[in-house]
Amino acid sequence: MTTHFKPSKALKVKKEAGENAPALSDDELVAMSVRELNQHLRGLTKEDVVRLKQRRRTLKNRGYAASCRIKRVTQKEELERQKTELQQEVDKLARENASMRLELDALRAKYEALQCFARTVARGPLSPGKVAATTSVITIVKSNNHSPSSPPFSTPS
Amino acid sequence: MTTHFKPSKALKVKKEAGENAPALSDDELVAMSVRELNQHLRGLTKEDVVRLKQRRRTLKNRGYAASCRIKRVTQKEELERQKTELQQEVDKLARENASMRLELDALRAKYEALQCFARTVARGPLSPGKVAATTSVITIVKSNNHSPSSPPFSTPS
DNA sequence: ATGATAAGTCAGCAT
DNA sequence: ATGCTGACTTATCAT
Repeated sequence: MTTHFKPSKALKVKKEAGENAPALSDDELVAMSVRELNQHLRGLTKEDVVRLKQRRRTLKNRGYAASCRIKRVTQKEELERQKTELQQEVDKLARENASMRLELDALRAKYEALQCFARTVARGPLSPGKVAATTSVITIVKSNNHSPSSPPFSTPS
Repeated sequence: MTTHFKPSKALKVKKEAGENAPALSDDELVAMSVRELNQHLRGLTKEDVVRLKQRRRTLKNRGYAASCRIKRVTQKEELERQKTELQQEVDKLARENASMRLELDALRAKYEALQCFARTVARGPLSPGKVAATTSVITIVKSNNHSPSSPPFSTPS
């Protein structure tokens, strides 16, 4: 045993009650290793030993309880974060979905129109009167010339 | 001999049978209205009155704590439920998205094919070969009878 | 007064 | 022994 008495500034204050309990602070006690603790336990009553150990256990428990609460809060926040994330993904997919649906509808219409035109051309290119029996066709031609019978599709080559 | 000031017994139904308390159970005491309580308070020491009221308050608090815990787990479950729900929606939208993308690609291909076909037909029979290369066409067809996935004239595949 | 909740204590479980 | 967590108590705040 070393004569290492932990010469702190508290030397002037002595335990006049006959007990030489070194007045361990909570922080010290809870951070102490078992080996350190045993050193502080020397020369103490069995009762005091038990009491000190119990105090240490209680302090430890206090910390465990705090960790437990922090963990609970953290997990809850994590859940909410994931929820927000998923909601954003839902929104994004829904937007993509809607725009694709529009595109699909537009392309379908274009396709139908082209199909109609192809029919008329294939069937009889010289009979424009029977183009639309039950179909109404609106054709917007955007070009720089004005040919009266220009085919309604481009040839981008 | 450790004197038990604190008769705390967790995890068990506390039965703090008093000495002169005339068999007032916890359940009774906690469910009692203030008026009923005052009746039971007649003929009791001031100390006993305070003690009984304090016991009631403690019992109430026990219930509040329980509600608090239940609420906590309920909210957590609710969060997880919503999370699952959102995840399912994401999956559903993603599937719709993928299938629509396929459909779009297929239709684009069909459109391209039909366009090729239409060009040959239009160019062949009339065949002035004078389709303007600078003309762009937008065709909008409004029709109410179009068979779903009707094959184009000659589905080139 | 009643209700809710954070912090602390204890019991009991698991490692 | 250590760490975690449910239940309980207490202190504190809000209504």
